[in-house]
Amino acid sequence: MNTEDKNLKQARDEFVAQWGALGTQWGINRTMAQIHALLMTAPEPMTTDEVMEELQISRGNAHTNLKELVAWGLLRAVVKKGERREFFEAEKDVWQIFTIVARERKRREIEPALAILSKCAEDSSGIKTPEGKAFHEQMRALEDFVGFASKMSDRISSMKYGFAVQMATKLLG
Amino acid sequence: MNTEDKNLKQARDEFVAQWGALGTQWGINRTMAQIHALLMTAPEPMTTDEVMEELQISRGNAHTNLKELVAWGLLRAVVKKGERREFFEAEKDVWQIFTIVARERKRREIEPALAILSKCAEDSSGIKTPEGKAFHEQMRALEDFVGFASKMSDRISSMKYGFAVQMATKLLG
DNA sequence: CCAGTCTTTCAGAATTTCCTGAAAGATCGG
DNA sequence: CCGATCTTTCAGGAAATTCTGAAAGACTGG
Repeated sequence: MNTEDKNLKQARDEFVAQWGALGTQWGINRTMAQIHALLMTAPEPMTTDEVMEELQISRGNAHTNLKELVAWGLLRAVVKKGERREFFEAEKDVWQIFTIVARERKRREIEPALAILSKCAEDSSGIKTPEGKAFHEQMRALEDFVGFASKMSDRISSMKYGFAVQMATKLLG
Repeated sequence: MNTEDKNLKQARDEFVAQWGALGTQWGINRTMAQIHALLMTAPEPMTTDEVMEELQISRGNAHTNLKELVAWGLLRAVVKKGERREFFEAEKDVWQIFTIVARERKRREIEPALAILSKCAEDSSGIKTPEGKAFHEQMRALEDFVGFASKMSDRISSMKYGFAVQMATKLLG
């Protein structure tokens, strides 16, 4: 292997390792983040066995996380003609990646919060004591805000990239 | 205790329990989220012992998470005159809470990602092979996007609430 | 069908994260 | 200073999460 290929391999390994470590901060497990990093920077789709080999992980682990990434929409399973096994390739478009992650986070973080807040606001709506009113008011304020954030998230996620950038640029200007 | 007080206690306990469970999804530990919920809905500042009692947790746990919340800026330690022990009160303004959480998440999630991407883009900038170029390009695209997101986050976090709502409303309209 | 290949599942092991309880440290009034 | 009260730290235990490896299941070409 020549020097350039070695440098590339080193840079890519670094990326995979660091991205994996970062995954933890994002509430994503290390392996899932590593596989995502690996495939985002793979010139060709890869098989389960190649992923196992590259990351030195078990078949079960590789399988579970590959499927999870497919469920998110960050990977696609592809079939090559004449091949029985599945290959996986990553979505590489940054705006696509962003919208997928945003939607998933909304589903896992915002929506459950909204459900709790709505229920608590509802449950406390009839209480007449000053403390009850304060509690209700706090729940309502949070509910409003989180509901608002939820709508914003939808709106932005469904924009075309160009439009979002244009809008954001105006904001940053 | 009368019916209304009971209902309030029940609603509040529900909120604390659910918010705590949700904390896990947010990458925050359960106790920290519970304490935050408890204090956000407390009519008066509370002491460590009251928090321990209410949530049935150990002193160490209560102490550590109270301090962590203070470090985030979600709680303030207050002193009552004639009292030696510390009381804690929560920031209750939703926009404040949002900006604090946004800043913290940026620090823990976005900035490390940006550092990795910059380094990997830099390390691969000189590689001349097609695969090296593709890798470099992918790193650069991610770096650009994450850098952009970082700026956006700053910009929004430093807005006045009214302005942010106005802007967002235009977007939602 | 059968043999070979690939995929899926899952019980238990390994690892990571979180919590407890107790002891040590700080602060204060007298 | 001293005793009382409150705060901080941290070693070890508990709980939650993640990973392994092996076995069972599914598919395919012959």
